[in-house]
Amino acid sequence: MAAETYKVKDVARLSGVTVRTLHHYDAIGLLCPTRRTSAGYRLYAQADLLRLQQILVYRELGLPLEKIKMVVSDPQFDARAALVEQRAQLAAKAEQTRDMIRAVDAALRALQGDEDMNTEDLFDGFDPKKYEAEVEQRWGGGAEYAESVRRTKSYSKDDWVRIKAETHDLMQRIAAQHEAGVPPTDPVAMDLAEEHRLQIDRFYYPCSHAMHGNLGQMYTADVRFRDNLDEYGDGVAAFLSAAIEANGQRAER
Amino acid sequence: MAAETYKVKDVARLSGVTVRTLHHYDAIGLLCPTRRTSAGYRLYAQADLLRLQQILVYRELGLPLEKIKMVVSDPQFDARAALVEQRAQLAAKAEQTRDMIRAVDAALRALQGDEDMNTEDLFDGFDPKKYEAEVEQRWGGGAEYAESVRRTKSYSKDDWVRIKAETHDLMQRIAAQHEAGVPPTDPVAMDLAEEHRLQIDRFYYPCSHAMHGNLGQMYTADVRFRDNLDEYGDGVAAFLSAAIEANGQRAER
DNA sequence: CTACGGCCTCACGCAGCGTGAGGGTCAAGT
DNA sequence: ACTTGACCCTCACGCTGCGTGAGGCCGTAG
Repeated sequence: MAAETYKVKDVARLSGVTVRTLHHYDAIGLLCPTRRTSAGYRLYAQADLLRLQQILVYRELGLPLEKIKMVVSDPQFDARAALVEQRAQLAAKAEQTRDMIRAVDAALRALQGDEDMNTEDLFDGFDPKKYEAEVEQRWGGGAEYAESVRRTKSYSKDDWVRIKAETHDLMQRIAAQHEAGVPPTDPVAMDLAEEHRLQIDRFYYPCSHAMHGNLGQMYTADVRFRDNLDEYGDGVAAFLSAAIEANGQRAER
Repeated sequence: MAAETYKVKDVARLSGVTVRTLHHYDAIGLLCPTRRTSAGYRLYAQADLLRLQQILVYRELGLPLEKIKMVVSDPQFDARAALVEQRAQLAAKAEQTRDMIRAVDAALRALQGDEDMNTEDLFDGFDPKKYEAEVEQRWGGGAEYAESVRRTKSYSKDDWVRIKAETHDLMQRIAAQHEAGVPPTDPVAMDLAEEHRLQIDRFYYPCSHAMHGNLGQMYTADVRFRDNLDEYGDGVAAFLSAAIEANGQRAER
């Protein structure tokens, strides 16, 4: 029963961690070898290996090293509580990741759902994530923003198809008025603008006239928005933008 | 239509990000305000806000800032490919997290599953994650280790119940021999040790005699292992350890 | 005696900001 | 004209868990 000792590389090979990791664990006081040679070489004993095993177990569970240190150093420490907490954190993380995956899927659907859109079309007016960003700007990322995110997140694939269809329908009616030469200040145009506002309000987030106005400005200011809307006809973006403004002014009186 | 500009705090309020974040985005060239006052104040234009929106959209999707920079800077950039890649990464991350949650659950079950175990019992001989750490040490964390992890991960709740029962049964038979005064070098004891080895081999990972010997050493060396086994009776840990060694030597001949 | 492999100690790097420290700027109030 | 305050600026370290050299000593085989 010799008191066997191991040098860093031995321990590394045996445990599967890197030498650097052992150095690190030593540096942060998580696993300090019981002895050192006169030359400063780390010498790990069996007990150290056992401690390392425990550490690795907890590391697999995703506990931060600081917590691991507490758990393995103090037998009195409530490991169960630590694990329960860890479980909760992991669950939260898992949910976050799921949400992000759904969001990416939505974005991808928006990208390639209709025919062959290309890069720029990510800023397609139908992609909800875009609107979320809008909402963020208008709302300052408060509680209302969270609500909006919740709302759009709850939409199913079918919901999106319906929303897309309704939006498309409205845009076509708007384009028709524009093509017919109706001025954006005409009540008919203003009504359509109002319908547009309410549509956003229903599908995406509470949309005041002020908010709607900002949106309208962007429709003409940014080439990506504009080009996208102008798919419905040249000048449709500007027409809608003007109608939105007129509608907003009408509402003020 | 004044060319409105915003100062950092305005943008922060509107977009929901912090001022620090805007500084950061400026520093890394992700979002540099179009203008600065003579005093060095950042002045953001509408176009900057739009760019910020896009950035935030992609950030929500979890893309690293560097990628976001490429996507929003270069309209030619393949956003779809970036998103597909991102989706894959997220999926991998999600799976990882799920695995960790399962592992934590397994550990918790081991902790409180049987009656009222306390802290130290995390090193209960039945918790698979413990053995994974063992395995890691023996195998140097190679391909075999990965296989073992895969194997234990595939066990269902029922599987664990069964495994636990079988293990418990064997331990009781071992304890019975010990109590009957049978020496660990007795063929009966050695046979039980061999059964013990094969059980590990079946349930957890390929367990050679050498590996088994190491395990046996730990059963007596570490108080947590020992106490756990000694639940079956005083000296059971030492008995099993000795039997394992004897069995190993018998196998060598 | 000289390689050559193994060990050591710094110390920067990464991702995305949080959080002060220390110090100008600007519009309002006295 | 001067002083608040509210904002703005630029460093620059901190956090997580090591990876990855750089530069240099130790130990053993040839």
